[in-house]
Amino acid sequence: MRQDIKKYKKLNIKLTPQRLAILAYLEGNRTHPSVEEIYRHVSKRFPSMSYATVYNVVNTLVKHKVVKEISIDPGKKRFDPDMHTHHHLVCIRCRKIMDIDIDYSLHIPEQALEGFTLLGNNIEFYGICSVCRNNDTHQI
Amino acid sequence: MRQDIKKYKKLNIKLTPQRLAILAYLEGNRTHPSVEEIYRHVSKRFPSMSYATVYNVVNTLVKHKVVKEISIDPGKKRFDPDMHTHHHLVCIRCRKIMDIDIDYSLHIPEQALEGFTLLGNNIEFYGICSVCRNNDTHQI
DNA sequence: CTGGCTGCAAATCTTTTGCATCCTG
DNA sequence: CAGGATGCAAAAGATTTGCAGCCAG
Repeated sequence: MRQDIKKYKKLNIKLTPQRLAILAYLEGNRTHPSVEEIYRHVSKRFPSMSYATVYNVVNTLVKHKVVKEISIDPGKKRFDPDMHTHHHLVCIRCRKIMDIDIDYSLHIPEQALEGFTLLGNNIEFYGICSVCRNNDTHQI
Repeated sequence: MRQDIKKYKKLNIKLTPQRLAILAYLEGNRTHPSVEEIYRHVSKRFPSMSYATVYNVVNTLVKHKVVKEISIDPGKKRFDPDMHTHHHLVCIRCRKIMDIDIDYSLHIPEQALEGFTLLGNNIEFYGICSVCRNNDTHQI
């Protein structure tokens, strides 16, 4: 834990055991977990953890730019600890989300921007993963 | 109304007054309204309209591919009657959504797809719109 | 020791569901 | 006139809030 503490010291937020547990779960996590998934995992080793704390912590982490909030799953937020530029490939059947680590530099013509200052882009690729395609052979 | 009825006949769904009112509101609408916005607008001329009906109708329209559900606003679905390929430019301050009518053909290398069948992509550009940038001159 | 954080419960918001009634086709 | 659609209320799911007590700095 000492290492985590050192790593997150620069955030200038109190490093409570709950926060460290959530940070440890998110560290390197590529599953794009929802609040429910974070709660389910972390509360195993931390039974007193409450949903409100998970919400508080992830909102704090989003504010401090330690994790990104992603709006891929309709009606539910997911979180991604990978802050470097990347995109997502989503299976329209099982909603599994994979990372695509390619940097596409997409241009928008000045006149289409209508005064907008463009800061970046998120690309959501969608398709059908191999597992779902194989379960599908009966109806294409 | 006769014209709308003719136009939507091919959907083979019952064209109730509620459905026609919602379809009329969505027709050509570029504001990417949420259910609440649809309800607020349509219930003015249709006071008996209930939220459940708006949900029923938009879900039916999504199933029949008359409108697209978009997950840009975290925790809330928005709907877009423009079914042709296009992308969105979102203001991170006021959440206004503009359409970008450009077709980007983005390639993913075979080995990154891991067996995925790629069907398409949605690009969310983000930035700051001119209105919000001007309100901002005091801080940056 | 103090302000920020946790945990609990209640409140709020979004969406879905059950069911009696209605009305389009 | 039958089956699907509406309207209402209740339920379910996601998130926020208020507040007393706790604990990291």
